[in-house]
Amino acid sequence: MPSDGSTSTSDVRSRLLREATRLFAAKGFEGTSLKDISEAVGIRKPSLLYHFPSKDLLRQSVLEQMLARWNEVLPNLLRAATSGVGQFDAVVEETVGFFVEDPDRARLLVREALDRPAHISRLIGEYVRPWAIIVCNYIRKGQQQGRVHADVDPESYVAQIINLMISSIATFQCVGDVTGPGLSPQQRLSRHIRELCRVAKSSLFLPTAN
Amino acid sequence: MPSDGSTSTSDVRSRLLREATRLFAAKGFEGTSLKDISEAVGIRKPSLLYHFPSKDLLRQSVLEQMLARWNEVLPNLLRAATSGVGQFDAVVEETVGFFVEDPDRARLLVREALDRPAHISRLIGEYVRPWAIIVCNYIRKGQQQGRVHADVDPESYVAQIINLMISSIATFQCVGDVTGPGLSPQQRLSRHIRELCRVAKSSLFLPTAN
DNA sequence: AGCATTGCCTACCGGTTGGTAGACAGATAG
DNA sequence: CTATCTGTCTACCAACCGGTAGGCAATGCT
Repeated sequence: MPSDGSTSTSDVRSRLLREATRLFAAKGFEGTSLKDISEAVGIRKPSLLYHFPSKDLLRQSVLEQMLARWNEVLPNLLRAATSGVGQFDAVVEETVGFFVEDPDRARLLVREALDRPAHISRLIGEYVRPWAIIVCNYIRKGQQQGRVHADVDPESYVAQIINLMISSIATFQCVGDVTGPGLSPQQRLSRHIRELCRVAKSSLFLPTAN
Repeated sequence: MPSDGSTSTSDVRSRLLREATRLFAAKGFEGTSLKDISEAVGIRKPSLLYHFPSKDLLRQSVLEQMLARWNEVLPNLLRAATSGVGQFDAVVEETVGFFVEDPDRARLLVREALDRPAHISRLIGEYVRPWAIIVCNYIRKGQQQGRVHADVDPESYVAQIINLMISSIATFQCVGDVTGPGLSPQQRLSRHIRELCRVAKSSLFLPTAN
C-alpha cells in the first residue's frame, strides 16, 4: 500500500466497477475478460475475484450500481412529471440527461436487452413502470382536456419514447453519421437531443397546446 | 452424402448462414462459438471452417447477406419516397416491415453498432445515406410548402426515426413490457408498429396536411 | 508483542476457444 | 480404371477463459 494514501479498499472496488462498466458497455459481457478489467485497474485477475467472487456477480454489481443511480434521480423525474402542465419537456430532458451524463448506461441497457431480454423485462417492471404509469396518466388526462392527440396509444407511446431515448444515446456515435459528416460531435449530440425532445413533444401535443 | 438428395453444398452453406444469423443475433458474436453454429446445422466444427475459413469471415458473410437483402428492397423504398405526397407512411411502414419480417436483422445491426461503431458508420454511409438524403429532401420540400413543421431538423429527424425503427424492433420483446402484461405478443407488436408510424408522421407533418 | 484480517500476489487447474492436419468416402472426369 | 476434387470427419494444437490454492506483506485489534 503506497504511503500517499491514494488507494483504499473501496477505491479499488469502485475503480473495478467503473472499468467493468466501461468495458462491458464497449465490448459486451462475453467480449470482456476478467484480465481486461483487472489490468485496466492495475491489479491481477485473482485480486479482482477477491472483490467480486465471480464474473456474473460483477455484471450484477455493475447493473445494480447503475440502477441505484437511476433510483436516485427517479423522484426528480416523477416530480417533474406531476408538477403541472408544460413540464413534459422537463421529464424527457432530464431522463435523456441521465443517459447523456454517461452513455455507457444506455449501452449497458441495450446490451442487456439483447443478451437477457427476460432480465430486462423484470427490471422494466421494477424500475420504469412507475415512470411509465405516471406519464401514461398524464397523457390520458391531456387527451381528455384536448391538449394531446386523441390517437396516441399511451402505453405504446411511452415504450417508444423510452426506447428512443436510450437507444439513440447508446448508438449515437454511429447514427449521427446517417446524413454525413460535418459538425463536431458535441454539436451533433446537442442537435440530436433537441430533435429527440421535439419528436417526443410534437408527436404528443396538439399544436394549439404547444 | 445421403441418396435422397436433400443436401447440397450451397444448402449447407445457406443453413450455416441462417443459424449463424440467428445465434449472433440472440447471443452476440463473442457469445456464440463455432461449435454452437455447426451443431445447430448438424455438422462438425472443421466442416464449418471449410465453408467459412474463419469466424470473422462468417460474421462478414452474415452481415453481407442481410445487406444484400436490404439492397433488394431499397429501390421499392426509394420509389415510395418519391412517388408523391402522402407516401411517407408507406416508406416508414415498408422500412419497418423489413425488420419485422426478420427481427434478427435489427438485433444484428444494433449489436454491430455497439461492438464496432466504426464499421456501422461505414455501412450507414453506404446503405442508408441514399435513403436518408431522399427523405431529407422530401422533408425540406414539405417545409417550404408548409406541410411539415418548420422546426424539424431533417438530418437529426431521419437519424432518430431510423434508429427508432431498428432498435424498437430489436428490443421489442422487452420494451413491450414497459406498461405491463396483457395482450398477445402479436397484438402488442401491431400496436407498437402503429404507434411507431404515428410518432414518425405526427412529429413531422402539420395537422392541416395530415 | 501476538495474532487475525485484509488485500494483493504467483502458480496452477480443467475446460473451451478458434483454427489446423490429415485421413477418408463419394462423386466426377479423362 | 485411375486421378482429382469436394465435403466431411477425427484428432490435435496453443491460447485463453473463469476460477482456486495458498503464500505473503501490511494493517489493526487485544
